[in-house]
Amino acid sequence: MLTDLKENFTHIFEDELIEEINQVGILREVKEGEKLIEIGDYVRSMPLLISGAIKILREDEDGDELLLYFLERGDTCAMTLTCCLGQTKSEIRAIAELDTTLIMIPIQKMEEWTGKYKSWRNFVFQSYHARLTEMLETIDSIAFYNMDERLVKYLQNKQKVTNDSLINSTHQEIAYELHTSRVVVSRLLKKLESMGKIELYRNSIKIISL
Amino acid sequence: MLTDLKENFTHIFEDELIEEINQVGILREVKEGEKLIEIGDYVRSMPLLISGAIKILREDEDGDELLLYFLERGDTCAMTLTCCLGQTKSEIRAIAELDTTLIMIPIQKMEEWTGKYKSWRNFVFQSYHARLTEMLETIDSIAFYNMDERLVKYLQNKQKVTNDSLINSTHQEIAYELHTSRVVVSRLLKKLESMGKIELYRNSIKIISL
DNA sequence: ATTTATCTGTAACTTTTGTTACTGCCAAGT
DNA sequence: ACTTGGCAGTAACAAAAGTTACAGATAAAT
Repeated sequence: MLTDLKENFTHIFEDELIEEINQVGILREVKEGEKLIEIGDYVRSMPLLISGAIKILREDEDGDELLLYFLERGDTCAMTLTCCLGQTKSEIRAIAELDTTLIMIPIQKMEEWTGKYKSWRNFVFQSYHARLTEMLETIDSIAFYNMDERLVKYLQNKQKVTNDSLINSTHQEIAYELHTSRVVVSRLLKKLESMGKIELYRNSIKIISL
Repeated sequence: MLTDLKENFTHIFEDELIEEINQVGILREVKEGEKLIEIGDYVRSMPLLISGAIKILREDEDGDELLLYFLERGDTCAMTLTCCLGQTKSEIRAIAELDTTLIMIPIQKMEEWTGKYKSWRNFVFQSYHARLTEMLETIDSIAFYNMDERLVKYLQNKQKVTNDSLINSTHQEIAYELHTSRVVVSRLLKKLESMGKIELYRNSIKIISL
């Protein structure tokens, strides 16, 4: 774990903090598709992402989903931060988008380190900022763009996160994450294909140029 | 100013911190409609809201607006926090919704206090949490609800913030903040009126029961 | 009092998105 | 080989939201 830590966080945290994380952190590996947090869960530890990616989803009372953003290497979950401190329930669902490695930090340490280490404070604030920014982008997408543009953004984002121009999703899955219907997704994907921007296969989409 | 401070923050901050705020904070009064922050501005101080309300708006490249949330008594601007620390530009616009009083804190103090005062840290984290939660509610509204429901939420919210069941807005102004067109707002308001939930006047709307 | 600008109401229409229904297709499992 | 279930394509339609246009009402300005 120490190696992972140093590789990913040595430029961010001072040695002493790295050592502390190494002491108390618990390494956790999750498989693609595995659920990390469910809406309503109490959160007891804070994840540092070493590798892989986690998707963060919001849900309404009917069970309809919406993809908010992805967490990647070096990220932490801002929601978790405040849930820990405020003892509130999770507002979101977190699912591994890829096989993912994380270090779990007990929440008591969070408070302690925030007083003790400037680098930790900066990290926490930067995380908040990054997440707020991503939330704003999500809001921009749903408020200012039509579904065709949102779909393109979605595909681009997915390609970036998975680092793979072949996206292994069904139209139905995409529809869930964009909170629309399968028929709409199929329709718009077909249009993108006819423009030569993607190629459609069963269970997967190849991105040519978006 | 000390009186204001004690009235609003004495349960949150320890005496020593109240004293420090009193030393370095600058009292500022803004009139309804006055702009506090524009998108792209660099932010050099952090506001503590004593009274009144501030609306936070997002804008797309075409200049279309969207109301994100209101800041009220006891709140601070989470965006500002990270903008200060990260030296980044503002992503949002802030306009006084009512006549408002705030205390402006120089950003250097922020970093200092975060290390020094636990109560300050908690306040900052709680602010982040509150703002993230409000952003989630905004996302819920635009992603999961139709315009008629969003309009009702908007009116309810406005009533709560201004503490007045008479809303002094034109249909056009509401349309801007919900990012839709005036005709749509007029249409839906008329429907609400015919249901007996509101009464429509020129430049104002009276809320009966929503 | 008359003009002017702004606000609201409404009709008619277009576009976008969502829904229903049915088809053929492919792949896994028997 | 054949059945079965999930996936994708498409048409036809419905609903929601956005657009254009215009008329009447009201308030402000001259």
